[in-house]
Amino acid sequence: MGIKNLHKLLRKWENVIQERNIQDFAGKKIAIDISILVYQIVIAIRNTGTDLVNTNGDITSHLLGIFNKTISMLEKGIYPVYVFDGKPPNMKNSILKSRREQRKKAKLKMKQADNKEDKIKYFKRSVVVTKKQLNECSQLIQLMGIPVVNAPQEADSQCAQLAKDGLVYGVSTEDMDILTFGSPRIIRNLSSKKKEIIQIDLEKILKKLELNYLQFIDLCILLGCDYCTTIPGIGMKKAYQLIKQFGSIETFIESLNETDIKKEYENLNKSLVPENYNYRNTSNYFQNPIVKDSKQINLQWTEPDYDKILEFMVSQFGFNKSKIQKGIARLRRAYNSLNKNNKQIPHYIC
DNA sequence: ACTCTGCCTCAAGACGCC
DNA sequence: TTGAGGCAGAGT
DNA sequence: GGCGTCC
Repeated sequence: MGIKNLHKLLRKWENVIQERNIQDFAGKKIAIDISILVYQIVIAIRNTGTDLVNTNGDITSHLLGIFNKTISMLEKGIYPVYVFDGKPPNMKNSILKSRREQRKKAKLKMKQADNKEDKIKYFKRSVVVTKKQLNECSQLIQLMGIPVVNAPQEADSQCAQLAKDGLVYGVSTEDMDILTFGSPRIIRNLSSKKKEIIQIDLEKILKKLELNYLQFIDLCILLGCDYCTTIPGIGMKKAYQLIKQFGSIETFIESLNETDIKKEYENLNKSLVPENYNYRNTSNYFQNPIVKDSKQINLQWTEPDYDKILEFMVSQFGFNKSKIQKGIARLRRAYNSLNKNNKQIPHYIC
């Protein structure tokens, strides 16, 4: 997922990838693609080989994770906005299909596995986050007073739009294609304890690599993204080299008809452009994904409904009452201190 | 030598008790 | 599921 | 600090 090797490529330039502290994001609004987050949480909990379940046998790992994570972000002064996926675009069909097949395979392997490690491995690999689980997360998040945005299509592109329009400061995701969608800023490893928090600004990329935004999109397409096949023989180095030399994929492909260029690249790689290489559609999609208009979005952080959270987590999902109460106490404190700071700092700072 | 590719591995969340 | 990192192999 | 538990 994301853009293949983009991170690796960017490491070659100084100061494009910036290291950050968590305090740098205090008071900032950050968009978060929730499905990735939920996947991470559920998979992490599968370490032990089982999901957390309530007495009905329903999985509850996702709720615990979102609950804790949201509290810890508020404690750090961050205003999260959770963005949910809608219908996947047609362009993603082929990749989704292959993922389904992989999961199927993993499930089969899990059943066949005769040792514990293998069982856990394939158990993790066969994770599916259901619509129902995501709805439950949405309910909990709203009870916690955190705004939710339901994207018409991909959460990714919606997050990027929020950032582009200044409704949030940046997007917290591991998925580099947020930048290809035009988000001015990506934040990786936010809320990771082991890995350094990293911020990458689109502006910096364009400046250092000396590309315009459309050329950057073309570079990402050449590197490899979710929506388009790649040209065999073209990796990190050549992708950048070609965009610098020809300015665009379009011009590069056209130039292949000119005999001298053809010769030059034939001995570099005999591979030619694949059939149905839909780089044009892909570029268009990165430029104009289907997203909700920011004018229709009003992000508000309100006081959590503490009683309903307790009822939701404990009565409905069987969580330990005193633990949830402890969490709620933290939540209350975090909300109050955010609110206090808010009166001193103008709220429009994102 | 350079670069791309494929295949392998690993870790992933948060809390608390010892 | 994802990424990252390492390493071997192949093509140029 | 590492490891088991969380449901």
